[in-house]
Amino acid sequence: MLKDKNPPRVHREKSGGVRKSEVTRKRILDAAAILFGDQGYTATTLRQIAKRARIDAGSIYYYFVSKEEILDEVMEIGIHAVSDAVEQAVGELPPTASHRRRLEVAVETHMNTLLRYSVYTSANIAIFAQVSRKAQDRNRLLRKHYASFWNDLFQAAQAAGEIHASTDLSLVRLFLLGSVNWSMQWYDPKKKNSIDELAQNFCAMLFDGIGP
Amino acid sequence: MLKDKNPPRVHREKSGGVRKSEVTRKRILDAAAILFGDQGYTATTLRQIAKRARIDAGSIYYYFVSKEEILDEVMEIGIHAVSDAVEQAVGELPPTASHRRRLEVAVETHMNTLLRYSVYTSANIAIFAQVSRKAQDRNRLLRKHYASFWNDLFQAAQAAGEIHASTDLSLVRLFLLGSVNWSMQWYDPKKKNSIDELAQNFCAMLFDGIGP
DNA sequence: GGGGTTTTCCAACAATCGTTGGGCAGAACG
DNA sequence: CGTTCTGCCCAACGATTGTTGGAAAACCCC
Repeated sequence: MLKDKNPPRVHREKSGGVRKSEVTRKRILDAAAILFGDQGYTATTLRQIAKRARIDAGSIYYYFVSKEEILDEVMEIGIHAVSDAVEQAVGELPPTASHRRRLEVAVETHMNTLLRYSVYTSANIAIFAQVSRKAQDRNRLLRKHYASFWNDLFQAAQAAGEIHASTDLSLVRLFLLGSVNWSMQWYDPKKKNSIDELAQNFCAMLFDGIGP
Repeated sequence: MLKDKNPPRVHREKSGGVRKSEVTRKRILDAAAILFGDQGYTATTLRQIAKRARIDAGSIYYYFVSKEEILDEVMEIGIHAVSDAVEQAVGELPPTASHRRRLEVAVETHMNTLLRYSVYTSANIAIFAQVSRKAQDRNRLLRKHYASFWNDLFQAAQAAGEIHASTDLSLVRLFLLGSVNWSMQWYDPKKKNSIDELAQNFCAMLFDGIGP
């Protein structure tokens, strides 16, 4: 038996090598994330996950105690992926960068992570509303942290005068991130529509408006 | 046996009464729409639907040939509900109304239908991405018609000079309706946040922008 | 109240679900 | 070498799934 949070000491990765089990474990998570995002949680079968991970269905229980544990881990990785990517990208900007530019980079990175790089993030966004309340609660804290990061971005922009003073910032966040997350439903990677360009256009519409 | 598209002539609704079977049928659809929107399609059991409709699970097959037929009908009603409501509300506006006002009313009506009045519409929006490709295709034509209605609204506004000439209208539609549809994920009816006010704010942000 | 239609219940079906335990191969260790 | 631990397969479990057919109830009209 493989014990959780207590990986065997004896056989551990010597000379920087990666344990074989870690690789298989990641294959299972990758497969689950793709299938969850595609079909939803309940519609996805452990046997489908197993087939995609080139393993037997029963073997999954060597790594996870239940299907729901896979869900939890996929969702957690998903939020962390987009959260880490966005916070890092914004953090790497020079201090001279305008707040509007910071927000543009944040949107760019969020969309790229969602639509291109992380099947975990797209899975998280896609299935969150459909899993049990308990599974949602287990993810809600991480989401809150990410939301407050965005609120800080908006607040700084408003304090610097780059956003109109009377604007409701929470509403702006819901408005912008709503559009961004919804892009998952219609974005077609085959159409070479640049994601960065999309992000630019979204920000331009939001900041400058579409009126005359 | 109840024959499709060939309702019994003899016992038909005389004196304006509604056939009892029609009532039960609607109860089943109502229950299915609520559960589909709440848990997703595959997560919803025919026995759950039956219980909510106060009927036995097997009896559902007196009205529908399969679970997927329920899905199709729920999704179709969902699009029709929002499409009809929005088109009517906009149509009732005086010809003197500005195009911006027309769009505001469209957003208001769309959101009210989605968040308050039609469990079918919220079910459609919530589960569309998660059902089989075939089930999606069976709904895609109606969606296309609704999308083109919005495109017409935007185009008219642009032709009248109420939207900047260089604006990509398809992108505006995706941007705006994305936010609007995403509101389903965070809107809490218990918080007395007025939906009309929300719609107003969304439109204001989009038209006037949030910049200084 | 009898006769036919409409609606519903009930018990069961095969298939598939998440999950379990026994056991086998191979690497790691002494 | 033998022993131990790791990673995995395989066959099976009980529960639940969508679905079916037969029969009973409820309804309607004469």
